[in-house]
Amino acid sequence: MATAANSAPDKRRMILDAAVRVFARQGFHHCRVSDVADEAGVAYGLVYHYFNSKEEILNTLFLERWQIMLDAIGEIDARDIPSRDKLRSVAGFIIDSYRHDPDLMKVIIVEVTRAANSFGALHLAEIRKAYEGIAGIVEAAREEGSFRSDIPSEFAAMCFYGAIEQLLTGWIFEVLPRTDEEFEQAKDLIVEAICGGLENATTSAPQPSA
Amino acid sequence: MATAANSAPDKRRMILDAAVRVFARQGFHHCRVSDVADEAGVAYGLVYHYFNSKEEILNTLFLERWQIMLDAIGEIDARDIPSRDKLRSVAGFIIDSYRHDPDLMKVIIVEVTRAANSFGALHLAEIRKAYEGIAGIVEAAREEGSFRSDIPSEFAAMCFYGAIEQLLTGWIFEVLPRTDEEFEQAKDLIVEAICGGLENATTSAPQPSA
DNA sequence: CTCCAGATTGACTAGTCAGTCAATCGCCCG
DNA sequence: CGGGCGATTGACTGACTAGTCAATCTGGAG
Repeated sequence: MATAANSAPDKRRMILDAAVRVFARQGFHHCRVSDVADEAGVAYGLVYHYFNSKEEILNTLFLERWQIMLDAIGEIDARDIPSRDKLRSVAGFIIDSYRHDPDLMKVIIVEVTRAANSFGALHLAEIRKAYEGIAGIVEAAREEGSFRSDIPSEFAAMCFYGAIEQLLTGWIFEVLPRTDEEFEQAKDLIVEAICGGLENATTSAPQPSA
Repeated sequence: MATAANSAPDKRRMILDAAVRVFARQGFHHCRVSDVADEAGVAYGLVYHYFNSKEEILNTLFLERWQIMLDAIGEIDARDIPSRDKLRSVAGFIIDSYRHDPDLMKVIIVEVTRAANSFGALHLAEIRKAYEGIAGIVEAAREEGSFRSDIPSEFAAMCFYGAIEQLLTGWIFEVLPRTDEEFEQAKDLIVEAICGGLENATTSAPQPSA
C-alpha cells in the first residue's frame, strides 16, 4: 500500500485548489461554499471538516503563498549580486508567480492586499514584511552609493511594489497581453523604469537631431 | 418648478455622503443598506427612492469622483508646462483628493479599482481612461525627447499610477503618517522617484559602449 | 380649503447561504 | 471478525438582509 498522502487524493488540497479557481472566477464574496465543494468534487460538509470557515480557506491560501514570497525575497537579498539585480530577481519572482498560477495571484491581489476592511487588515503584518524586505534591498543600495539618498528606502520600496502590483492588475483585468514574451519583457522594463527612471539621462544636452 | 434638490435638504446627497462614510468604515460587503440609511438619518425606504440598488450607490460615487479626476488630467495635459510638471500636477491632484476626502478615495481604491470580479470590471473603461490620460502625457514627453523612448508610454503610465495607488494604500491602511507635510513631500518624492529613478545618476558614464 | 404629486416612512417578504450534525463509509488494528 | 475512528456525506436550520410596497406626510397650485 502506498502512503495515503501519495496515492489517495488529498481532499484538503483539492478543496484549496478548487477554492483558488472559484474565488478567481467569481470573487470571494460572490461565491458559495457549495461552489467550492462542487468544484473540488467533494461533499459540502467536508469543507468544514478541514476548515472552520469560508474565510479560513482564503487565509490559508494567502499565508501559504505569501510565505513563499517572503522566503524568496529573503533568499534574493542574501545573494552577493548588485542591488539592481536583486530587485530584478524580486520582480522576476513575482511575475513568474503570476505566470505559474494566475488565479492564485489574482485572488491574493484582489481579495487580500487591498482589502482594508477585511483580509488586508488581518494580514497587514505579513504584507508589510514584503515591503520591508524590498526596502532592505534599497537601503543597502543607498548605503553603498548606487541608489539615491534623497528618496527614503521605504518610499522607494512602495513605488517598486506598487508598480509590480499594477502590472499584475493589468494582466488580471485582461487589459494587457499575457504572452511569455510579455512576461519576460516586463521583468526588465519594470526595473529599468523604477531604477533608471522615465526621464532621459542625457542631462547635458538633448539629442542632436540631425 | 424648483427642484426639491434646491432649497430642501438634499436627501439624495445626504445618502451618498453617508454611504461614503459607511463603506469606508465597514466595507461595501460588510455593511447593510440600513446602516447607510441610519448614518444619513433617513428612512430605509428612501434609499430605494433615489437608488435602484445598493450597488448603484457605489457606482454613482465612483463615477462622480472619477469623472472629476479625468477632467483634471485632461486640463493638466492641456497646460503649456514641462511633462514632468504635468505628472507632478496629476500626482498632486490625486494626493489632494485623498487629503480632501480620504473616505471617498478609500472606497474607490478598495472597492472599485481592484475589484476585478465586480465593480472594477464594470468600470474598466473609465479606469482605463485615466491610464490613457497619463500615458498621453508620457507619450508627449517621449516625442519631445525628455523621456526615454525604450519604455513604452503605457508601461510608464502604469508604473506611475501604480506607485500613487500604493502610496494611497499605505495611507488607507494607516501604515504611513498622514500629515500635511507628508502629503506635500509625497508629491515631490513620487515624481522624483518615477521620473528621475531610484539610481544615483552621479556616476559619469553608465554606457561604456557606443 | 382641496387636491395632487412627489417625498418619506418602516414593516414585511422572499430568498440566500454559512455553518451544523447525525448518519454512513471505509480502513486498519487487535 | 468486530470494533473503533477518522473521513465523508448532504439535508437541514438559523440568521441575515436586499429590495418591496402600501400608507402617510408635505408643500405648492388652483
